[in-house]
Amino acid sequence: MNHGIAIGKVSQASGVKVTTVRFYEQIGLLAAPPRTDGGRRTYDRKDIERLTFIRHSRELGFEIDQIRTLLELQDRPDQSCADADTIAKARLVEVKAKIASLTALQAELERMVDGCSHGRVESCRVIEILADHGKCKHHLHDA
Amino acid sequence: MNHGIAIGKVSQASGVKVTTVRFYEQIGLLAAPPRTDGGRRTYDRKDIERLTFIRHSRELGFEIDQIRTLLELQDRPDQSCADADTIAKARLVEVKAKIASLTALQAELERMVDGCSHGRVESCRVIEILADHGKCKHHLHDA
DNA sequence: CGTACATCCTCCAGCGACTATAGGAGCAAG
DNA sequence: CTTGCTCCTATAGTCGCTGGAGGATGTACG
Repeated sequence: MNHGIAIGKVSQASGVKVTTVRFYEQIGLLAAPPRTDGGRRTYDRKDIERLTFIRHSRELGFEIDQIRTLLELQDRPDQSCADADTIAKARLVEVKAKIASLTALQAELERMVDGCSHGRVESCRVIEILADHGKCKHHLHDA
Repeated sequence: MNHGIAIGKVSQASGVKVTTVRFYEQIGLLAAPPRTDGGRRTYDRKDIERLTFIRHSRELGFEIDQIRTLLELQDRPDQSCADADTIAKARLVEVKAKIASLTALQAELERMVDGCSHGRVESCRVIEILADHGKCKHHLHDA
């Protein structure tokens, strides 16, 4: 009887795919767990928590390196959380910028689509705007 | 006297990096231009236009394969622009979804940052929310 | 106990859209 | 003629996974 949790179970419980769990181990985001005699990885509840933390952080758009820092912070509860705050704030700034950029994008796409008279390419507003950036109202950054 | 435009010039004129211009040639997005005796690529005004079209399309978030289609359409002005319209509309739907997702994200990040009392990690709202997805108000999809 | 089947293992290649590096060769100005 | 910029090819790396091949292990059932 083995008390360890199999990789498939932690995957299900955490919402991180099996292959991705192994990938995280490979890049050192998750410690290599003990193995069964047959060589299978055996996890515990802590690992599920850690993976859930990672998945949620990824959903919030944090990069792996940032998550590495956040995980280190989580491991030292007595430390100041200034770093976590800084990382989250930086991400918030990014997200706001992205929303602004995408909103400009949306406006331009709508202009393109609305302007299209569904005729020939010759007079297509979509192609026209793509060809001539000068027809853009907004200056777009990376979207 | 050589009438061709050097890669550096088309790069500047179109806003596409030199390495990226060569990359586009490699993947067949841009035709291989004639060369000088010394083996250097020589472009013309049409190429600058094409690259500008590509860059603008990329800024609008279109994928390379979609741009391939859009470029083909541009080359045949007598055709219907229904395809261009479809591609642009699909992109618009994507952009709208992304904005919605990022807005939810923004709300959650703000909740994290606002809740942080700048004390120890132990009681840090940022770490707390990352660890426990149940504390999220919104269900986030890929952001 | 045998066997079928699910799950797991490692290794390696690929995705998209570039970007960067090494190690040269071309070319124009001073 | 030499300096220094631009250009060339070829290859490997980026990020965060994802997929497949080909085999081993674990388990449930008869």
